[in-house]
Amino acid sequence: MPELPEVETVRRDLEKYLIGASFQSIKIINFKNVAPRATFLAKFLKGKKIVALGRRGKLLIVDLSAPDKHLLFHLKMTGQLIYEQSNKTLAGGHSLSDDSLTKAVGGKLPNKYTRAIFDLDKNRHLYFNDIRKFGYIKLVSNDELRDILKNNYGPEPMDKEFSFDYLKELCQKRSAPIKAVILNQKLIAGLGNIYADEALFAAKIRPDRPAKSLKRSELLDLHNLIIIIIKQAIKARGTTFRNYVDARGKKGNFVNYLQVYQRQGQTCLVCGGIISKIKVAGRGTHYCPHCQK
DNA sequence: AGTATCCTGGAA
DNA sequence: TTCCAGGATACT
Repeated sequence: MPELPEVETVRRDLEKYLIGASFQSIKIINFKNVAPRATFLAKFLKGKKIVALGRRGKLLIVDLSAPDKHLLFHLKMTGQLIYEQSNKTLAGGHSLSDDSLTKAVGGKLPNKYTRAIFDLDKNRHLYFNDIRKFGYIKLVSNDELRDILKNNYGPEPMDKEFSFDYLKELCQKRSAPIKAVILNQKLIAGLGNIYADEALFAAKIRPDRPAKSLKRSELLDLHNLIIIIIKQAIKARGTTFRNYVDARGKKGNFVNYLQVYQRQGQTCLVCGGIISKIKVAGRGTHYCPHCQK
């Protein structure tokens, strides 16, 4: 599931290929989570350029050459944003092929899960794929974007504002499970189910502990490890457990470093005990009963 | 604070 | 055939 490290990987990839690209035409296919409606969006985007790619939590923000307009992408559970340049015969007769790069997504694009196609200049194409159609595409003004960010996104792990004191204050008065607290995007932006479980394992804290029950030393560890794990995951280009791929259709490598996520029934890599799976905050939750107290 | 909802595919 | 995956929101 695309969380902060996955969206950041896509953002960095797209930044390499799409800065300065201008929209030619767009197609929306059997997909409702688009605002404004597809025909208006297509007309608006035509000729506009991509000037910057930003991110807040799991939200990808495309700044456009139109003043006061941003195109937002949220991948939710199964969204993918894949860049491709069409095969093109060069002056010398050589053929430019992207086949090796499209193989990771299982063949040619668009595919049956392609919900939007953005055709850009220089034979560049951006495909928005989403099996479950939970993701969304939204064109917003400066004011709308400011409100969205202000109302829904707390500081993210690498921000200065995500200090130890901030985390301590969040937890002090909450009886909700610590996992629910660190998953709440309004409190900390960017963690999802994978990195929440991994951070709590690394900090040796049971996910169902009431947040207010955490000791200072545990909060210190959790604060440090959230930051460290998110950084490591970005370095590894994210985690591909099911559907996530980067902007070139390739898988993330952090799956090789997972300690507990989806490892229920397997042996703990630290103590050799058996990893458990329970439900916390409505999510499948993986932890080691021996290591995590 | 917990639960239903949006969807679909894959596993049990 | 039913359950599960879990991001975010709308409910209760």
